[in-house]
Amino acid sequence: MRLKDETKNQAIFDATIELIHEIGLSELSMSKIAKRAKLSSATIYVYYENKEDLLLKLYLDIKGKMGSSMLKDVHEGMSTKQHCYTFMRNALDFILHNQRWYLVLEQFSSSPLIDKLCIEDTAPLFAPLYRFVEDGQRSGQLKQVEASLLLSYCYFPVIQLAKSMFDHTEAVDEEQFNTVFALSWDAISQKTNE
Amino acid sequence: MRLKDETKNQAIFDATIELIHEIGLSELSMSKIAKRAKLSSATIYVYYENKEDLLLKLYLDIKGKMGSSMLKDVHEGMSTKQHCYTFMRNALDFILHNQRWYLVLEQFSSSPLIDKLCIEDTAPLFAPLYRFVEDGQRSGQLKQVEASLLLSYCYFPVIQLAKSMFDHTEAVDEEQFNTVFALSWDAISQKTNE
Amino acid sequence: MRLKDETKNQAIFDATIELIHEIGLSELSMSKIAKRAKLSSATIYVYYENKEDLLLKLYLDIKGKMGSSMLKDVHEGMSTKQHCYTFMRNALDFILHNQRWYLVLEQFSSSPLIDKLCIEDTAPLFAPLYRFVEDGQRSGQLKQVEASLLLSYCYFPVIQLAKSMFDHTEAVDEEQFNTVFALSWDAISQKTNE
Amino acid sequence: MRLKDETKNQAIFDATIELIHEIGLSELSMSKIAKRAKLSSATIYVYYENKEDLLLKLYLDIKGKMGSSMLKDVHEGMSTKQHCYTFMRNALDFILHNQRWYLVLEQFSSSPLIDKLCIEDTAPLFAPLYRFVEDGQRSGQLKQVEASLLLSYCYFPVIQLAKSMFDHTEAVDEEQFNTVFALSWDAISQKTNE
DNA sequence: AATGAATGAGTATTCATTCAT
DNA sequence: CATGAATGAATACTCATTCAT
Repeated sequence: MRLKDETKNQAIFDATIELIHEIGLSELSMSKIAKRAKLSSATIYVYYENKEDLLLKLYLDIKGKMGSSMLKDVHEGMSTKQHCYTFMRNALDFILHNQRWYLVLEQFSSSPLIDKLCIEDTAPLFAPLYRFVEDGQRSGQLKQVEASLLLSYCYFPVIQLAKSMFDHTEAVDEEQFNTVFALSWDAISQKTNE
Repeated sequence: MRLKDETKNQAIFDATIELIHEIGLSELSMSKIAKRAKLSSATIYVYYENKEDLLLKLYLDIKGKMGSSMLKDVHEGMSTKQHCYTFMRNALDFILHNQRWYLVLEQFSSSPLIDKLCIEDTAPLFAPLYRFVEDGQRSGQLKQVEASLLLSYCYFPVIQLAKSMFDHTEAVDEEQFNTVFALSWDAISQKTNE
Repeated sequence: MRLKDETKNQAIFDATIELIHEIGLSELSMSKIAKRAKLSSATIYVYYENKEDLLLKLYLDIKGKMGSSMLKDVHEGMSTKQHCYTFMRNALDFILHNQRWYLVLEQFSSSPLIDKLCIEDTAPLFAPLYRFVEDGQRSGQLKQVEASLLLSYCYFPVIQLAKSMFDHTEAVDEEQFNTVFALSWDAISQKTNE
Repeated sequence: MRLKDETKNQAIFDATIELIHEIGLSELSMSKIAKRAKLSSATIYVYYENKEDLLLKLYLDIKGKMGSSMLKDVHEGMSTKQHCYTFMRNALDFILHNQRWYLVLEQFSSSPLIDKLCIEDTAPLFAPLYRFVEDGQRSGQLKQVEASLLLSYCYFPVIQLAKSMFDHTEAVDEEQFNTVFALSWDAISQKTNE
């Protein structure tokens, strides 16, 4: 019987995310999670095999949510430029609206833990990104450079922008985003008419 | 009375870096450091007040080394483009030749620990980068966009490149770097003659 | 879920008392208590928040037991002299029959620990003693001297007596006690008919 | 060479007494003593074999000082009553003027440590007290009760008085002392003319 | 399913003491 | 003589996990 109590499960996730955000992965403990989630720590073991299992599933869950957020409003007929714009815009929205989730991902990403968890590749989630690059290259709109490199010109500046917005708690600044998009597009697009 | 032994101090640093790299900040412990450095854990406390103190000093040390590496071969008379090229090249060299150090920094950066350590701003180390951006903007060569945003178009792709090189353990690929530099320059430079 | 086990709790108390008696408060440690009580030291933390909490509760428990022992066989209609006799007798009995407890209290009393534990005043326990003094003074049977001073003439000689009995392990010597009572009474009572 | 540096020796004693007073025997450590005395902890081992040795010598030193303080102004020809008065007065003075010393003694006295130190009996120091009791009993002025018991009627009330004076930091209250002496004398003296 | 109790192994840190200069 | 360095053993306490109900 796998349904158990979904609210408890959610409480565990929420507590874990909050705590990773507040005290970091290194200070995280099962008992702290239990206390925050108002459960006995034994209860966590009803839902997860052990701490690793919990962290792994949490990571995959958030990563999955981010992956599907990235695909929002992406339609078949879109131009490469529209595609790129949408992906970057989706990324910004996701990070800004799920600040905690994003920062948790960051902690995972830089930790050897992520290797230890021998994660089934999460790459498929982001396959559409790679497909958009390939299409753009085929049509001559994007430079002939390794996809992950091209994507880094779109992804990291968006993160940089998002982080500066964390601090200033301003509303999403449309103009700033458009600037970033313009720069990224300058970086990755083939200048045809020269 | 015995003198403080610089080789012991170095052994502590080395052991700590190795371990952060292998098991991560979250699994790091004073006793593991001691064992790796072939010392009694009590000895670490001769050199550092406590774990926080050790980590802080390690972080500042590495950050400082990175900061000064970035300034290598930077001369007054350089053009903005040369400046940019040199910084990016220095960053790539530093990361490739000090892989471990860089990855340790990354773990620190994404951890709440870094806030807790209430580090005296390390920004000064990277002030020259900001100055180069300002100069470039004043001379009309760089786009009028927030400096940290412009820099993100230079820094992160280099990291991305370096990481792909970690895996393939190829020699530094001059051509790949030049490609990255070209893209970054497309992103940040003002296209004047259009 | 298992229920908290009162025998374990008792084992912790007993072990602690034995150890304070044998090695003293200053050499007492949680691991020694655990070993003596045949528990894991972690288990102690199921029952007590920390060492201070354990010691505080132990102190209050013993002090409480002593307080109520002092009130044994005290009735409303008793004369001041009978009152005094009973209190002194109760004190002697308590100390002799609970040698260890008493000696533990003594160690606490002389330690700065007792101040640190910021104990809610245990004075109420001994309020009846002070009331008996006031009554005796009102009726002119006791000298008009500060209560705590008068009581010291009853309390400490009893302790002295008890301690001499510890060593000689004789049975309670009725005659010796009567002598002590007589001296105490001589000290505190108003000599009316002179 | 035993002279070494007497000021260092004194610094160790002073630091130890202060610390026992402030944090108690249980929290006392060689390194704390060293830090307080502004010495290296290794230096303490030049003057004392180990911690036990230091504590033992400290205890004997203070006890000796108290012993000789008790004998001040005691002359051969004094009456038993004068003798008693002087002893009690000396005790009060000593405790009030050497509050810290006295409280340190108290911590030692109630600790099993004192037994462990297998102290050469300090009783000789207080032999004069016992001689005065014997003389008084021989002359019929003191009750025929065990000396240590009689003495407890003189000693403890004085302590009680001294402690109440600690708190109120009043000057030595002559009148209060006379009251205490009167009570003690009532307790121990033979009422001859009844 | 849920949980408080229980614990062996671990945590950071301090200890008393000795070493080497 | 004096001392900072060095350390094995101890300190109080927390951990991830399992047990018993």
